[in-house]
Amino acid sequence: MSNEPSRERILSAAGPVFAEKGFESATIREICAAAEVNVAAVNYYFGDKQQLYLETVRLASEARIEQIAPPERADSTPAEIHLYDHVRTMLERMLGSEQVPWQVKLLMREVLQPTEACQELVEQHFRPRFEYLQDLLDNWLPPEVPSYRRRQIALSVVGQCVHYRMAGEVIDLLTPEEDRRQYHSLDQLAFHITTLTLASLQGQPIWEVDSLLRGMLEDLSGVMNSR
Amino acid sequence: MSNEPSRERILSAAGPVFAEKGFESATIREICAAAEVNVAAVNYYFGDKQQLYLETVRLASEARIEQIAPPERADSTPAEIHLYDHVRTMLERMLGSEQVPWQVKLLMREVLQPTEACQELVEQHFRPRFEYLQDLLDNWLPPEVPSYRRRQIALSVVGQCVHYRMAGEVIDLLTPEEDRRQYHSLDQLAFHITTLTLASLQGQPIWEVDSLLRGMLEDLSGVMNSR
DNA sequence: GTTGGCATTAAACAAATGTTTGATATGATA
DNA sequence: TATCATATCAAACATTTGTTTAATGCCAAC
Repeated sequence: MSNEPSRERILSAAGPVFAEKGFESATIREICAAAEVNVAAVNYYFGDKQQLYLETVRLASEARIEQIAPPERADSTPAEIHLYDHVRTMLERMLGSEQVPWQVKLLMREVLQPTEACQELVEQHFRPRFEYLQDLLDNWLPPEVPSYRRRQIALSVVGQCVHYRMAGEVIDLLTPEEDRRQYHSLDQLAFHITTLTLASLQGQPIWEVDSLLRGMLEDLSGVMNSR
Repeated sequence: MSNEPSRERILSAAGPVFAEKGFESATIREICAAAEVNVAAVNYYFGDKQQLYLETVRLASEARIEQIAPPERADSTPAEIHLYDHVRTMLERMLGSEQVPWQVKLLMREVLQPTEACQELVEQHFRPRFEYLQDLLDNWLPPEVPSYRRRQIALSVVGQCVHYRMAGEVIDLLTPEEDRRQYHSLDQLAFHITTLTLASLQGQPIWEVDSLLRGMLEDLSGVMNSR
């Protein structure tokens, strides 16, 4: 760590601090202390605090996407599984790992209260994945369904996922400890959101879609276990 | 306004400032300038900055709930309409009015990054409404559906609603200007979320639930217009 | 060995912050 | 009128903030 060049050390240290406290409340002195560099180093390498922040946000999204990739699938894999994969990957990027990674906290801040860094974020990362999700949904939507409706359904899927991150602490307060441990694993949450979506598209009540999707997942032997 | 007593003037001024900048970045001097009182007034009436913040959050939730109440309905009103009402009220509280009211911004901050004020918020406001929503869903859920599932479905409904507030600015970037004006009214969003939920519960594809719910809403003559 | 450019440092700077102080004004009560 | 608690005020206080400065260390090139 401490043999990295100063510039990189600053970036590594800035991420968690900005994520935890936000742009305003994070202090250059705290960042520099964590990076074990002089307070003047930030201005020397990045010009000012804001430039450092922009650079940090850019790195955050790329890092998180590289950390967690969707599983590879054979071409014959049913669309239901692809939807499940997409939902699960989204959830894993936001909820994965024991404590919330700083990258996610930083991105959530940008979503809630965008700064200059947000537009780049949307075009480079959010929009491509959002359009992929809409294409996925076409597997169940008849062609006469208008495109705005297609987008709304995709937003519903994303919204359900994001909710567990954005409102995570409130959800925890609303959910009994016991249920949280048992039913809030990544797989379980992805399963619920996928079945609810499929049910609304296929015309089967959600509790009947359960066995259908569960069967498909079990056919992909070891997929559920290997996680 | 300016003939209100100082304490109230401070509270009125503090709300928007805390909402816009957050606890840390909001300054006592800015609040006092807006309230047209001396900087020492905050410490005189509230002790310190944090006490003022707590008091502000308490008032915010109550104010917003009083501002927007769900419509009164006859006992004979079908459950579908009650679900629609609930979803629409939730959306209106979060999205209603031209620009986002400061109360909502403040509450969203608490949800995302809870402070001391959050627990009170959950118990007094979120939990009761969340349990009402779960009871509503029982109208379509067979008794053998376990309670954790019932809660997950309720979370899905809430998540879809909250998404339009939390990620509002990103959604705007992802939605063509034209579609936003045409399809992102409160009624349209509530309609979409309600139909998607009903579809997943009733075993009809979402685009077929459309006419069913639309018919019910039109039967309540003038309900759609009077908004 | 000397030069010259880059990296790092401690110290200082000006501005802004939450809070405190002590004086002054106000208005009811006796 | 005199008294007293409350309310308001300008000023000052001690910290903390982002940023700048000027000196020093380093190390390869000549």
